[in-house]
Amino acid sequence: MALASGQRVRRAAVKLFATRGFHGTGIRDLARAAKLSSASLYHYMGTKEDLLADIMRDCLRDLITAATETLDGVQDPRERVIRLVTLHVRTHATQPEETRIVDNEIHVLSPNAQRSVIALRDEYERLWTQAIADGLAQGVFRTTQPAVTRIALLEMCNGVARWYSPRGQLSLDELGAHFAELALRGLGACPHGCTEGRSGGE
Amino acid sequence: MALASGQRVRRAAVKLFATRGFHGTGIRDLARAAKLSSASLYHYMGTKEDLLADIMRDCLRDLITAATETLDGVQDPRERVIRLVTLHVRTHATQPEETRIVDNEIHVLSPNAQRSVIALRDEYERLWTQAIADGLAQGVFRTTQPAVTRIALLEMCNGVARWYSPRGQLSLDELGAHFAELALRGLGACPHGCTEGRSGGE
Amino acid sequence: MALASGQRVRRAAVKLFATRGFHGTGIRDLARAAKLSSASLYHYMGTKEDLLADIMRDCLRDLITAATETLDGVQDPRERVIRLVTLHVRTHATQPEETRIVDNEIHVLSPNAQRSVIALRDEYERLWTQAIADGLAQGVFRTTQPAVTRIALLEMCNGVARWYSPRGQLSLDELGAHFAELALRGLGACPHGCTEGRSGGE
Amino acid sequence: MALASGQRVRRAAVKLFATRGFHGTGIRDLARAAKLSSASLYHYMGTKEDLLADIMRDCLRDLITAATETLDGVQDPRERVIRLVTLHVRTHATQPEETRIVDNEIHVLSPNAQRSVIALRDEYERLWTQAIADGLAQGVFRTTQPAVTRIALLEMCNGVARWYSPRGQLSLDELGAHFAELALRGLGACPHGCTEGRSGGE
DNA sequence: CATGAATGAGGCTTCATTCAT
DNA sequence: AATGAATGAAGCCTCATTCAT
Repeated sequence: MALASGQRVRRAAVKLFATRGFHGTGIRDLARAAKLSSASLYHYMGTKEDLLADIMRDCLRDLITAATETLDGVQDPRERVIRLVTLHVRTHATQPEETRIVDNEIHVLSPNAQRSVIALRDEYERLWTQAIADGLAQGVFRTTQPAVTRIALLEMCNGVARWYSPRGQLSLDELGAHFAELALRGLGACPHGCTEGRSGGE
Repeated sequence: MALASGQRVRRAAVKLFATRGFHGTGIRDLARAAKLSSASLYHYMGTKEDLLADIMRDCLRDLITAATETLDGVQDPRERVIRLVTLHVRTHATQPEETRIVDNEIHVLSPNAQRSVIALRDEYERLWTQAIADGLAQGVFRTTQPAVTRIALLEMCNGVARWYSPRGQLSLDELGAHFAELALRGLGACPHGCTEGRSGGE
Repeated sequence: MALASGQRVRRAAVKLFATRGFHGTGIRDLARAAKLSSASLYHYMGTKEDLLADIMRDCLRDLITAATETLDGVQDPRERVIRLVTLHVRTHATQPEETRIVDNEIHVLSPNAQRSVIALRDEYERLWTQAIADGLAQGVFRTTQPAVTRIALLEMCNGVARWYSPRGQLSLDELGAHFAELALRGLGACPHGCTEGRSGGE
Repeated sequence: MALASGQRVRRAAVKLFATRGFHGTGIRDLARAAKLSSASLYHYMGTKEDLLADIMRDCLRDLITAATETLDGVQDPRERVIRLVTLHVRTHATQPEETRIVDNEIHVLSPNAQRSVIALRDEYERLWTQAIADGLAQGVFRTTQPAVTRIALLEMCNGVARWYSPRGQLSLDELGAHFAELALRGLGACPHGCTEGRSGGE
């Protein structure tokens, strides 16, 4: 069965918003890509901005759900950072369009929509903040600038959506592992259990 | 003395392109911000796209010039990375608008303009590539993914333009130092001179 | 029992055409007010214009019927004018929406529909013309401009639909009586039987 | 010299808004009538609604100015009513388009614009209210419903804009005189100086 | 009886740009 | 150096209507 029209609109929007930007994407471009008349678009969306905000919120909600699941029951802060980075990088590598939209187009939203998106983003980043804080409290991480480091690492990982290609030499697993290592290094955590002899290691 | 009109156009464009994006900035917005009529803008620019490309190229040329100067005569790869990161971060912190334009709006340029900008960007990044390659060759850096690491670090540093505020707690020097340390860690170079006994350290 | 859908469409159209005008009322507005989908509207009407014309014609036909009834057997021109004015005013006061539509939206009809509505309006106004002519012929009215006076009085009475509120101080009977008096005065007929002793009067 | 573009826009708007209504007039219709592209219209107006509101306000301001002038120094309430009616009728006869717009399209304005127009209309109608009140106080008029009568007379006079033709049999002076007489009759003022012997007549 | 899907045409407004002055 | 006037194209969105289900 052919893809439903509503799905086609969403796909087209994701692709175009990601490649040309929100303001660079016209309603006619969307219609053409979705194989609908521009009038018909409006059966499947509110305004163009609503469509954008929906894409962003869905993407962030999925990310939060996946992060919550992957962290479930994991105590060690290093492992939590590893899992967060791995998920984050994997998501940005496999869904570069959605994530680029979230990362680049927040500022075009009107205040209300922006608030709702930022709330989700903050909810997600709190998982990072908490893992880092725990690691510092446990002496597993060493950095004098946890906040700056967190945001630096996030930006680094976000960048994946801008350059990673599945046709490159790096597999998704290798990519995730490498970034996890970069993150741990940045946080001052020796990957080989540098806290042995302290509280018993992991 | 009042700022010359041409300067006002440039300043307005930098601010608006950075905050609203190229497609989100209208010629009327530019005119209003430059305190000119929209017709008068065209005494100081070619097309809107020309204005964008000029901003990008100037920014990149300045960066290349500054990088070349700061690297002049410096042999040690660690020091070169430190200086590159410091300059890069400082530039992104003090000129966040110009750098964000370079980082975000390349895709709106027409092929020709895009080529000229990308050529400059590549020229600049070669300085990073070379420093890292030298460090690896000298055994000063340890990473299995130099290319990925380079781009990851660049993205991390680019991010500074998106969040750094001079009104925050971090001074420009502290910011640069912290990022330099993150970079060295990411490249596997112990900050305290891990190659002591080799070539004498820094 | 719930109001039938067809009735709801008619009521919605009357209300919306009267308050927003024909061109100011969208098919979606009608659908929403009638609690139907816009497609379903078309089970109960022809085009939007047909709906408008039907409302107008029904309103005028009702008015003609009522006027004919109330004039039945009445000979005295003053009494006929009184009854016409009273009915006209009462109709405009109790059905301000329908009458405003008739008075304001004739010009949006296409030529054919317009003709049919104007024919009914003319048929109705002939009752006024005739009463006034008879009054003049009998010396009961005195005016040098019967045609102008007729139309002036009609406009005056039409206005009732624009301002009368049942929540005001004036009852419907008082309203009718006052306008009847205004009409008789305008026609030069003393309300208290000024022609007694002439041709017998009433 | 050809009519300036701005003037042409105004004229076109007056004609079209009056004959087709605001919602029945498209921006393209305006452009065609003004011999401009639809984009060029926007050099001479704000929004379409601004154009409408400007027309209304100008019309009402002119009317207020003229009414104030014509009443200047006139004490007798009958004479004031005569002058108000004459001016009102003459204005509606000679500028039927502007006045019809004022009378018919107020409801399409957004709340703010509507307020400003209604304020002017009220300012004008106060002149009527005052004249009638003075006449009642002086015993020159006799009516139990001054407010209703005022609005009835106004509606009657407004109607002139809907039907009067300069090509008809009635001159402007005759028209004004006839309506003035209708108004005085409606207010219960004998035209021949019914208050002789009271305060010395007019 | 009712509607979701669909659309060509058009709604109002702004776009970037040019040119005569 | 500066701008008012002008515009074709395009911006986002809604219009009234049809039709298969």
